[in-house]
Amino acid sequence: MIASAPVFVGASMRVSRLLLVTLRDDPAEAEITSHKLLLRAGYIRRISSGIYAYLPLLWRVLQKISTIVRQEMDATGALETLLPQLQPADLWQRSGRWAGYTDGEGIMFHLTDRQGRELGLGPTHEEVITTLAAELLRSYRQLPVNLYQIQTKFRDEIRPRFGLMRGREFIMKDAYSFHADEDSLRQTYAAMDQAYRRIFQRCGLRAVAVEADSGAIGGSASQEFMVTAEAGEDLILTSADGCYAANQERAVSLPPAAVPLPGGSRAAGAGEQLSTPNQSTIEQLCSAHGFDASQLVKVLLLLARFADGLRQPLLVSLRGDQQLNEVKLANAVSAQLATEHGALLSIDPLTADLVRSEKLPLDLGAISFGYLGPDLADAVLAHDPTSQAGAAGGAALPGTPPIRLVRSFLRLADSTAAGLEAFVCGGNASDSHRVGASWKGLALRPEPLDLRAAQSGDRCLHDPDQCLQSARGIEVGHIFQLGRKYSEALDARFTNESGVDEALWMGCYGIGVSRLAQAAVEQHHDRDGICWPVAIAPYEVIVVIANTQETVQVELAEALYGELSAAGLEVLLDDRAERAGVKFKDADLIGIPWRVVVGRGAAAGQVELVCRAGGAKRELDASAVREVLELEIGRGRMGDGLGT
RNA sequence: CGGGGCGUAGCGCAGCUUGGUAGCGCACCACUUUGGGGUAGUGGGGGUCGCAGGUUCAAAUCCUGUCGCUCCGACCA
Repeated sequence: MIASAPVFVGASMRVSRLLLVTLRDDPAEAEITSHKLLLRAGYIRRISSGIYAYLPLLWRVLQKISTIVRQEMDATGALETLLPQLQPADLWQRSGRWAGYTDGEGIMFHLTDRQGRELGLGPTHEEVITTLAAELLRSYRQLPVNLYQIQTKFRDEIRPRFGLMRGREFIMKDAYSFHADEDSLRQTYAAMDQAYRRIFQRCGLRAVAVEADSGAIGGSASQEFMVTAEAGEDLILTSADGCYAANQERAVSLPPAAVPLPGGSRAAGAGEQLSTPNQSTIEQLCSAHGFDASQLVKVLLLLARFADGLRQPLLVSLRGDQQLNEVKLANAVSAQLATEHGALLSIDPLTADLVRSEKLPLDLGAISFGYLGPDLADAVLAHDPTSQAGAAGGAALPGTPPIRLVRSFLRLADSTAAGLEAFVCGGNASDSHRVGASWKGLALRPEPLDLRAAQSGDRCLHDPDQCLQSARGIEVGHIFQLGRKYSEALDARFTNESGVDEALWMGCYGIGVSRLAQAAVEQHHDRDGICWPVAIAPYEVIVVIANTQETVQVELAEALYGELSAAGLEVLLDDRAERAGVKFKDADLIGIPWRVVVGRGAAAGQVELVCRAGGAKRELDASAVREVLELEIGRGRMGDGLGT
């Protein structure tokens, strides 16, 4: 481990001057515990949806997290910088992301200045940094370089949620590395992986690194860091031996073996008709005819929307006992069509509602939902209810490309379905299924793809004796190997050893600083309030005067306050003329790791020392307090557990 | 954007069905009381009932519109 200076924000404080406003009731706006506690304990106030004021206590927490992040980044040789938040549209137009980030459901806040120039408020900084890199990086001799900043990001989230967890304005550490070759990128990526593990460990968080989908940002390898907590928005799957961990979006596993269909294929693989009135679900079919779900092929009808206006109907086959992984599907569809038709905008079930809202020239009347087979004919897409004189497409909104509907299916099959010798599937007509169908008999040759969602309980690929376990996680960090996507788009090139110009290799590495603060609360609290890990607590110790009318107590507490502060500890002195109970409740709520109670024993020089996490108490002589706390807090500052 | 819920004092809520001069708890201020786990009492301050329009002698309450917030699905640190 790299030796780091202790995190110290400094400045001790009297609670009477702290602007501490705590609430007794849970505010109605909060849903999850960490959000309620941050509001009740006076750490944050909501200003607007997804926009929060960080009150003085939280600001100290954020500064401490930032300090840890900064120390660990600096230790890897990364350079801190600060990039503009206001970014010109043309930068984003050059990378091709302006339209996607501002139109429709775009996530970027944007505006026009008084000269009529368009600007965006940075949701991320790939464009700015890559432009800078293009200007500054000329030679392989300057590489590699890793630049980072800790700054407010702006994202017009579709649905802000859970306080700081998903805000529209939030603090993020983002780093971008530049390399002469892929190997150098891999080295920095690995260094970031290690730095991230140290950061979360030093913050006192239980975090797990998982394989991740690289999503819209693109690139090859990517890994997320998850703080495990019930309130997490992501599902992560891990093996008990710790060798495998992945976001469910990405996770792979061995599917359970299928139960062979008795009788195998029938009618030369065309299947025998079975009357199945009102049995349009897997459950109904299985219970009515004694099938196992793994003997069925279910077929999903979906529509993919592309940026160039293309609308591609999809017919996806899955084994009946499996669930679709939409991220894998989107990746598979993109891989086939995105180079030609631009970004994949969405994949939705192809329903009457969608036909109406998308104004598709399509009549779904010929399709028997609930009874689809993988061989559903393209002819069902032929009927155009709006066609007069061969009109080809629906009405386009001004400024968007005209909609072009493909009248044939893109047929995709998960390997579990494609691998079945004989199966039950829909008859492509109401109230009928086919038993003993085979791919050959249906005249289909599906390419086996991985489209299924791995589940808790599935066997692992790396060791079939291990099963996947699930947990919920909060994504606090994400590292990517971007490759050359942005450098090529923005023409960021350098001269290599052979004197030839080539595009820079890039990586990017994010940590949600404000999200991390709330994730810490989600992971470290009890019935009475927050239990901050020492390393990120706003103050390390709180000296409570049980009764401010007792001069002996006041004097001893003041003396301790001075001594502990002078010793370099961050101390709160609760000098309020409140009853002891009120001050204990507040101390528990705001979650200061150590509490020194100066009360009845003061006359004899005795005080009580209480550890917030766990509540362990001990009586000791006031003269011994400093030494004990220096030891305990010194350990806690380095991320050694919770300071217990 | 689709679908539910909610806007009344700083916070949590009642009042609305059945229109008639705006209430409760917490918090805040003063005094008294209490003084090791949100003490008790007395008195006090604070609200254009989200906003706009309409119905009515009269609207927090009924009608229309609008804005905001929040929860369930697609985005991501």
